[in-house]
Amino acid sequence: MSTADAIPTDLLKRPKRADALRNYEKVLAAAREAFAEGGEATALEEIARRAGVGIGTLYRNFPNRQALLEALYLGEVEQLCRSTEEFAGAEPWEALTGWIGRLVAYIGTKRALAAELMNYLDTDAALFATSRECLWSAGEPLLVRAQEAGVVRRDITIGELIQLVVGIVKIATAPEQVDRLLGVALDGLRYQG
Amino acid sequence: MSTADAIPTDLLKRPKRADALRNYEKVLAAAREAFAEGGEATALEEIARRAGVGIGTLYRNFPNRQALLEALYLGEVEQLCRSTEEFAGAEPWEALTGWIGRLVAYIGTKRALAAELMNYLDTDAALFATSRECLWSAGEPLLVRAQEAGVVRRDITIGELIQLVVGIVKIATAPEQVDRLLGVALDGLRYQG
DNA sequence: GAACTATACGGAGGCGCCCTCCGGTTTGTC
DNA sequence: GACAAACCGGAGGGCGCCTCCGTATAGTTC
Repeated sequence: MSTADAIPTDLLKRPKRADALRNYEKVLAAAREAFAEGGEATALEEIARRAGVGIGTLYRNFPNRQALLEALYLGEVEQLCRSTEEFAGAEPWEALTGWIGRLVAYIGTKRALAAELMNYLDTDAALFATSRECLWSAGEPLLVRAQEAGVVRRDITIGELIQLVVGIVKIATAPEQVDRLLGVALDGLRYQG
Repeated sequence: MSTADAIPTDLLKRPKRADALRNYEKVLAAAREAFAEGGEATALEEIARRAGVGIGTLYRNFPNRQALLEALYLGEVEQLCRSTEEFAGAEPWEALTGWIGRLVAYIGTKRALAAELMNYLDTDAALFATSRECLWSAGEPLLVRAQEAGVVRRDITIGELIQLVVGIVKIATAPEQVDRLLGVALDGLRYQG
């Protein structure tokens, strides 16, 4: 607080100790693994055990269950955002739908994690705001390009589009359903001049 | 099991005692109220307290947290299904979208409850199967009528349509967004011959 | 490399919630 | 009114979340 905000962070807090950083990574890896295997209800003490650290160490890095889930979630969202670069060379429609495909795949694998996080939706606006902004600014150029090329209706925003996709994927129970529902929704997306 | 299935249930198990039934209703009402107010993480002991019964009574009626959530959920889904009758007289497209409007409203109020139940999705196929079937058989006539009237594309099933709607509503953060996203999706739904 | 300090470690333990169990109470029946 | 079946309430065991603090280690300085 106060004046601290103006000081460059690398002068403010010196880097973490080497062992601390190692443990941080170990916990994150163990959590990713454990949540994938045993569902997101896995006890944090189990995760600490897997990571080979004490429960105290886990809590020092992630002050509560939610913080741990957030760290996993946000890390993977950022990776997804960076993937737009891969579609820079494609046609506007293919670039947009290609990236949406990535989004779909990501959500599919993280359905459990995301469901758990939804429980915190109200108390955790910051995380969702961050990841939303990350996704929006990543996806917007793709959408705008498709709209300027005249292949996508202009009265939809990237935010709405992403929510549409997320909603469809999250609720579907089978992969084929995702494809079909998405097909319907994307038909509605096409430019209808 | 065995031969019991063939015997009318009212001969099989005599009705609950009057006090037991009263308590059942009291718990259900208290749960509905408590979940609406304090989120679905409310302690079951708090609900028992609100209902004015012992925790043991709560657990006799609902062997675990999930069962209580299910009872709430299923009861309201059934009510939603019965509401199709109201649209019997409307035009095919209006009847379909009108009922979808009901569905939207229902999901909106129950978002927290549904999110909690999603956590049990894998272990609780039966409930979802039941409520899905209930919704499907309620909504299908509306969809078929619209399709036969030529106003809705024929390559979509009621199950897909409902999942589309549920997905959109569950993920949206503001009521206006629901309307817009739903508008896009319903455009994709219209007959495009 | 020894001494020193900030930083980090681990796990015992407090707390609250989930659920079970059973002695006591109430309801419905004869 | 008496009896059995059904039901009640809440004490208590178990477990997971999180805190706290005595101990250990990394990094620094000489």
